[in-house]
Amino acid sequence: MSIYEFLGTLVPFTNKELNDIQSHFKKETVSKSQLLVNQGDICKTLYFIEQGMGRSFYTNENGKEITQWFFGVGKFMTSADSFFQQTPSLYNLEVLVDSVVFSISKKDIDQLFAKYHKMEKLGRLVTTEMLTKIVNKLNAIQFQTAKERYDYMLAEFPDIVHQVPLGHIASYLGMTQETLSRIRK
Amino acid sequence: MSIYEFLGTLVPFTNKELNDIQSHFKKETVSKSQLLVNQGDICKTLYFIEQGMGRSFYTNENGKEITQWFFGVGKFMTSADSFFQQTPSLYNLEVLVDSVVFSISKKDIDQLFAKYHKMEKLGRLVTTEMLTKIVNKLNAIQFQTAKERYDYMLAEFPDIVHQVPLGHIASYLGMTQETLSRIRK
DNA sequence: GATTTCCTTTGACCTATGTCAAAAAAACGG
DNA sequence: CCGTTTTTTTGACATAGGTCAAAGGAAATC
Repeated sequence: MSIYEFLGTLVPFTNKELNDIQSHFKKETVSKSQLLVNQGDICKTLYFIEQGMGRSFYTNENGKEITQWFFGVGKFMTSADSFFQQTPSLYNLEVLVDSVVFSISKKDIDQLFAKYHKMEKLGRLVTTEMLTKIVNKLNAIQFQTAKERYDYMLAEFPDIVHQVPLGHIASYLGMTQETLSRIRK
Repeated sequence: MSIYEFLGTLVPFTNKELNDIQSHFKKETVSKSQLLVNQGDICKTLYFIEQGMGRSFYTNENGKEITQWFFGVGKFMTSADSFFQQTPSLYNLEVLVDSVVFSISKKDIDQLFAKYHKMEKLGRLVTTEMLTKIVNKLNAIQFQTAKERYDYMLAEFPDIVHQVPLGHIASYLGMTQETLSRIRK
């Protein structure tokens, strides 16, 4: 799904508006394992995934990588609070397979928010959707057994779950790789 | 903090705009233990807490109440996805002490979003802030010990933590009341 | 296609936290 | 105040899931 198509599905932009908005996004090809943002840096770019997938993760005190979120096709990928508040990111952003993304700077998207009321609305809707999804994950993590959490994962990220290393999924679900391996049997 | 003051802190509304916006909010006094929304109902109203505090919670299969969030002074209280998507709420909204709130209907706030670009922006900013806070909770729940989770609670809700029953906090933090009681010693 | 590196599974054992039950303390209502 | 209800603490025991270690598989690299 291209950014052009995506924008139109949420808010009824005119073609002229769409063309203007789209012109601020830059198409980029990024290869597997590339980091788009490093933990500690201020996230200056928002990415829209046209093809591929990514994750956000951080490295904890014991040097273990903890996956925080997965980003699939047709989603915006960023370290949300770092990007919107311009504070150091708690997470790395990593591309998990060779991908095609559209990128836009904080400055440009703020200009678009200011220029188009509809764009501001789109921002609000996208943020609301993200909020809902995080609440879902929270409920899964907080009150469900390891088995149920894996079921949540299958429902939320059906296309991603079989394409990434087990360890990434395990840490995303707040359990060890060994436990997840046992559950899957 | 009144809704009037609050609105001005995030976005530079003119006095005329503020008066118009404020006129759509209705001041209400609600008493302790009152439910503003029932699990399963569609949440039609957004509340701003001027005085007091509340929580969202649900009753699980075993009849146990699980607190999902606390709402303090100067915050919007609602079942976010129920309100914004007009779907049945997973949660009850309960006022924990006698409180003063400002309420606004979905219809009215949507009109304000449509009428004022700045209001739409405010909606986006408030949603983004909520998103950030939920991510913080998620990190606490997912990867911290019971002790650390209580520390997170003290940091995030310093004014609430000593005013509500232990059981509410325990379920919010994803642990049992007994565990929390032992931690506090 | 052999070698190295990465990923997944398995086993044995351990620990933080849950469960159940009951006592103690605090808050509430008449 | 006194009795009732609600909330908190404490104890004994159970268990889901963690930790550590090692062996298989798979897949990338030369």
